[in-house]
Amino acid sequence: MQKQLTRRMAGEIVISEKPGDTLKKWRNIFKLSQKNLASLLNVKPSVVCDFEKGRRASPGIGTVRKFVEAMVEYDKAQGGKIVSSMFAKDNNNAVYDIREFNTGTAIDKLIKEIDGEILSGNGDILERPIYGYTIVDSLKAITTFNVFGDLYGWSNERAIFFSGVHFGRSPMIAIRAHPVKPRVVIYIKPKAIDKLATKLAEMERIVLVKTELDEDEIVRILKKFN
Amino acid sequence: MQKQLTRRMAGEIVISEKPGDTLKKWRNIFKLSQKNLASLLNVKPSVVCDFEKGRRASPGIGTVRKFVEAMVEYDKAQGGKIVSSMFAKDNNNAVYDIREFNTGTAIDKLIKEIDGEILSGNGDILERPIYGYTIVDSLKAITTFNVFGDLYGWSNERAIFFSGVHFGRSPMIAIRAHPVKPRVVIYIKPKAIDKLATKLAEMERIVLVKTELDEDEIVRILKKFN
DNA sequence: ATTTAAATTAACTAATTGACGAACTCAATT
DNA sequence: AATTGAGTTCGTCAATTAGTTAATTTAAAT
Repeated sequence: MQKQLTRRMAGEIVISEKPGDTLKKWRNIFKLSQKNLASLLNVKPSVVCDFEKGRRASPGIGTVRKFVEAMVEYDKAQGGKIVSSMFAKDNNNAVYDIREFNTGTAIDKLIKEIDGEILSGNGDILERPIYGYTIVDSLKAITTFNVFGDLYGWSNERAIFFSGVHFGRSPMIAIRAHPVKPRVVIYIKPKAIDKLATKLAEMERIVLVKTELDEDEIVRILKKFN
Repeated sequence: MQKQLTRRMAGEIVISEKPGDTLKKWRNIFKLSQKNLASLLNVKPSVVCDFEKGRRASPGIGTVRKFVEAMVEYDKAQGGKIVSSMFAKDNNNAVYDIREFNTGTAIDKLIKEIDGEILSGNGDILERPIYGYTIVDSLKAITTFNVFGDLYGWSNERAIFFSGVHFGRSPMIAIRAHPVKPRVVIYIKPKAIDKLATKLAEMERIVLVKTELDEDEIVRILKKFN
């Protein structure tokens, strides 16, 4: 995870129009002064400045490496806040905020606080307490529903293969949600088949299949079709 | 997309234990001889060799940039095969293969070909033709269903906020699919509310709410709760 | 309006790079 | 056995970098 970030930083710096500016950008991200950074590197601040100002047209990769690694290590020593926040945005992407309350809060109270409008639900349900909340970016969380936009080629009379299936529930749910349906759904080496999957398949009148062949084999076999 | 790759390459080279080896690795990926690469760069082959062999401990980033960009541009001139193959695995991630048949193929024939076992569906449905197939990695395609595993903190008596909502259909479908239900679902600035969303909310007896506040404001407000 | 910290610039030196070309190794062809 | 092609090694040298110190400018805070 650290190496990943250092690579990214280094790559950005090297390819940047103005490597110095990019270096500076990162230094700022790590909330270091030139002096701080310089002392981490055992050099004088003017050195840092020279690089940032591009007085050296083509600094050596050793220099870049030192700079970048120093910043990341420094952060690590401070608890790794920056590095992990960097990754919170890359990996965990979909979750914007997640928190627990220590005591229950009535739903309607919360709704009022955030100036919410109720579209569905009423009566004493609204007085029930909740104990936390999560904010996710559904575009990203459900982003892969967009994949389903790309899932259907020219014809939607088609088969869809799913690899990496755990219970087979999610893929069928997704299909159920999507307005366009395939004719066949094939699970590649599913770990299990939840009965909800077959139930949904029946409901949607979709042929549900599993195979123990792997992707490569299937591709090879299907090459024969025309 | 090209810049992304050059950055990645550069980053890898800079951070590598043996930048020369990494450089060589990439040259091989692009199927270039030292001579070829050298001529792209208007230098003599020995120069390339010196770098690959690590004769210079810390070559300048200008050199690295030139090398990397030359390779990528060369590939681009050849049709960009390497670059795009590089991305097929990184971006498009979820889609393993997608293809159209030119003529319809009966479902059962295809099933037999791939040694599939039918879990649901029978009769003449199986004789219907299909015209193509798509293979997706559902773990990644539906990866964000996994987010729903992380969505519920210690208590599932909670509110879930969704930002970036288009029609509000997908989030509710996902919730419907998940065995654990929140009490409240709040859409942040939804573009629209599909009636399927409210219908599902009713079915699940979930309070569905929308708000026009944005995430930051909500976070700020909810900080007050304890 | 002063003071202070941070950043920039300049002048200088030792070490290193970027490039060349010639000689060399090592497999494959022919 | 001779030839080709790809890659390696190395001496050489002008150009550039990595670093220092010291002076100067800019930006924030008192």
